[in-house]
Amino acid sequence: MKKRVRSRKGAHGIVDVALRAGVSPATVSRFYNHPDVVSTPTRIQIEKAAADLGYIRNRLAGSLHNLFTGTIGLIVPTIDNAIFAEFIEAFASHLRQQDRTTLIASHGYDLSLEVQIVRSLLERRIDGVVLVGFDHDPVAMSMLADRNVSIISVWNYREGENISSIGASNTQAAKLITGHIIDLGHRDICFIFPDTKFNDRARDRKQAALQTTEAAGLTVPKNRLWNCPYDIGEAKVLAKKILSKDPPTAIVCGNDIIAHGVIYAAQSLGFDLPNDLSVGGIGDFRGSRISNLA
Amino acid sequence: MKKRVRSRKGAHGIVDVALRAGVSPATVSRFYNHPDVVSTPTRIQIEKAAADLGYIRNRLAGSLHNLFTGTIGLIVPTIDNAIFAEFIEAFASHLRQQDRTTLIASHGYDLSLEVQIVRSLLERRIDGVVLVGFDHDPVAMSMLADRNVSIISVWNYREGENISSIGASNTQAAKLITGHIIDLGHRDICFIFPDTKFNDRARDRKQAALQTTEAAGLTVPKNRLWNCPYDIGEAKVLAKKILSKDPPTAIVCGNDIIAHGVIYAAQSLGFDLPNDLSVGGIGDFRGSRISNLA
DNA sequence: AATATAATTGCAAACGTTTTCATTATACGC
DNA sequence: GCGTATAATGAAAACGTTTGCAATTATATT
Repeated sequence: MKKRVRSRKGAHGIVDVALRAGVSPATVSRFYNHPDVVSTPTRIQIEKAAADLGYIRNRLAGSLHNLFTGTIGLIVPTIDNAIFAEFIEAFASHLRQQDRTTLIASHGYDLSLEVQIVRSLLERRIDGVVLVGFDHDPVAMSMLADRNVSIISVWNYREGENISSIGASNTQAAKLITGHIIDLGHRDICFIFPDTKFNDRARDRKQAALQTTEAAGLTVPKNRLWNCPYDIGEAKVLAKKILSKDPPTAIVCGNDIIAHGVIYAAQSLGFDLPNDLSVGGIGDFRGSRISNLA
Repeated sequence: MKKRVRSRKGAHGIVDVALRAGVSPATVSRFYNHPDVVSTPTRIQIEKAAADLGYIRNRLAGSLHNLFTGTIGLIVPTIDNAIFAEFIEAFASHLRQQDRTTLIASHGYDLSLEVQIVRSLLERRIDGVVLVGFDHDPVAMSMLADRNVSIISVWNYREGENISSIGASNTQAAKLITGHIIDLGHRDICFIFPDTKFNDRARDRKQAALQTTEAAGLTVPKNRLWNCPYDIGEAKVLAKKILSKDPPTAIVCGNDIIAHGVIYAAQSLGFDLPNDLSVGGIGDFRGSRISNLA
């Protein structure tokens, strides 16, 4: 015996506007969706009527009819991460300028949540979805494919992937930084990378870094390869441990956040950067620029 | 003469599920919305039918009927900001666990966009909206009020505000840190705050900091009060300028990002923190912990 | 001036659900 | 067993739009 929780009082619909403008609802609808086909006088009538009534159209109702919601889903591992936040901000604000909205969801690197997230987005009938990287739950992917939802992957590039993507090659990036470090003459290089499970970007980077090193005739002993979460603080702690006894001459980090932590650690231990130690990262997010030591 | 862009092939509706389960659509609807009223045998039938068909319900259609979308709008100044990102992540992920979704929008501290944003959210018939602080476009606010949309303000607290809010008193925070600095014996204190236009949090902080200082019998000369954007890099540049000639003994910053920049500047100029200089900030976001100098 | 063509508009049938009301089947108290 | 309360279901009318089709009006062409 529940009552309507939110009253509809004062909420005018398209027919109210039509009535007030002296036209049919169809024409009002066209005014919004195909403004070019309605004549100038009627356009003015409708504009005025809508303004008078404070009409706000109901996209839900429209979407029901034409399967277009103007909403794009964005699934990221986490929002709380400098580099993703930068991206999300740019993405959402561009979309808003196109009169679209962004439905953001994060799974905290737990791919098992992807199915649940995708379902939730699909229930809201998103027009398309943007995913980070290539590692995804196959069930979630086929749910999207089955429903003809456009998919774009960002943040990585690989030849021959069968999903549309926009991104740089993480393999290439790792190859470049590692090659550069080696070219500088370093022979005792330490590698710190995040967990690569469910994270093709990190995996590509790590793999390429190690391959490049080996291709240069160097080997990477156990104590020169570490795992570290995406967190400046934890990276700092780990780096202090590494640097305080038997420090390498260079450290290649899987991302700039880890590199940041390493730099903090080195500084607090009194290292003179970059003379005592070379630190390389991958990412180039806005905060990286700041960390120069000048 | 446009054709449907997205085909509906293979997209089963509630009636398909009903047909397959041998019940009426009404019962299937109840299965989802009031599971307790449908009998166990039917429940099982429906579960199976829905799974077989890969049915994903259309919340848009439902919302059309019962004015409840399960979507909450979140309007923030910017996503790309450590402290907001932390909040958004937590907020969105909690909401997801409640089977709700978050529609995020940002205006980059340009309140004139609020009307546009609110309209866009309202067109999607959000159930409620979360805003940051108390400074808002009055038109946008009344649009929300007119439509009975629940509003919550976060990030600030003031006695007697007529909008529901969850947050700490920025006034009190600034009073505390400033008082603490003064209690430490500092008499030459510099203040660096962000622009306070459209930003009641910053304004409350700045005002309270200055008031507290004056209440202690100190005056704040022109060259001890600076404005600085929310950006580590810019704060660093500014702080270097301040510290390189005639440095104060303490700097109170409007937020931890600025404080971060100040610390970098001090370090790069060879200051021994906290002996040569006390630096205070407000915010306590996750990154702040890291910046301790140990 | 008459016809052909183009530009506007209205009608009414969807779109996929939810919910009220009514109906039927089931359990309970005596 | 009988009346009554309870539980489970179905039929059908919304919810607020959009759009194909048809009708009307204005414009162009000869």
